[in-house]
Amino acid sequence: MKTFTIGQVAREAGVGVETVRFYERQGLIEEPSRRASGYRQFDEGVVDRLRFIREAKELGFTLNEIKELLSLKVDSSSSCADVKGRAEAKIADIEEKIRTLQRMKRALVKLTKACKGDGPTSECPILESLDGKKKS
Amino acid sequence: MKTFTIGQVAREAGVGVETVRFYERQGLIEEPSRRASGYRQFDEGVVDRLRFIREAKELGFTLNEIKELLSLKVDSSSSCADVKGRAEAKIADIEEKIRTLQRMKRALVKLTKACKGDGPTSECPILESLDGKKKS
DNA sequence: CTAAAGGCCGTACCACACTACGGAGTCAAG
DNA sequence: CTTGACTCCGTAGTGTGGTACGGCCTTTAG
Repeated sequence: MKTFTIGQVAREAGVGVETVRFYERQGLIEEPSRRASGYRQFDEGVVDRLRFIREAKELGFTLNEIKELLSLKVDSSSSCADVKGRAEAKIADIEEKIRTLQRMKRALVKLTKACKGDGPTSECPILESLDGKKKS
Repeated sequence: MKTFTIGQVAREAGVGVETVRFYERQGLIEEPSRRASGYRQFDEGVVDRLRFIREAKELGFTLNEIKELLSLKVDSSSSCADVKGRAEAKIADIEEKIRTLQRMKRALVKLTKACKGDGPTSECPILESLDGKKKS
């Protein structure tokens, strides 16, 4: 089975080599096997995992939250019901994030809709709506 | 028109007093007017703006990105078309975030669907799907 | 009038998530 | 067999986004 060096997985996943080492220390990826020389040998799955971590981070999950998300996959010391419950909590978190993003998007869309695209900003009808507006 | 002290806006928006001062230094909120005593007087809009900042942060926008988002609202030195273009770019960013969250959610839902909710994790059919899977 | 609560400021400190460095060993192309 | 890119490790430093502190002044409720 094909294996990868740390540099290869890092490049594939779009993160730095030092970041991979860091995630290993933090327990976000499992400790890889080593060659006789001490070089890490990763298998393919690590690339997917690193990508997942990167994406989740961009969505505002902390590394600890990501660890929890990932633990849903591998934790074999707890009951299925427990895992299911935690997964459902994560789903609720995610749905909340989606709703908030959709609100932000609606505000921005409304803003561009109202904007004819010419003239100076001072005449642009954009200038309301962005910050929240409790009622809308 | 009613005004608010720093403590009041902070409480309303769900952030700390020091955070409000920090955002002021960073230019995320405008410098408020002052009473004779030097106390800040905020008007209502600041509460909405602080809430917007908090939410955007939870979604993984950096303070700089949030500043850009907010600048769409007040920048009067550029053309309406320019503002519109920037707003559209932000919408695309947001849509990408939503898509990624929906992928994560689908993976988690699939995971809970497959899970009957009893038995040990080792028999739980959950154990695939979370990290990415290029094809799916 | 007097406390207690709140506000002022500058500065220092904190956690998180990297990122860089240096000195040494390893690997692979030519 | 050399040479240049890559890897090893530990430790130190960085940027972001706050949070705390301390000494002093202001406001407000009783």
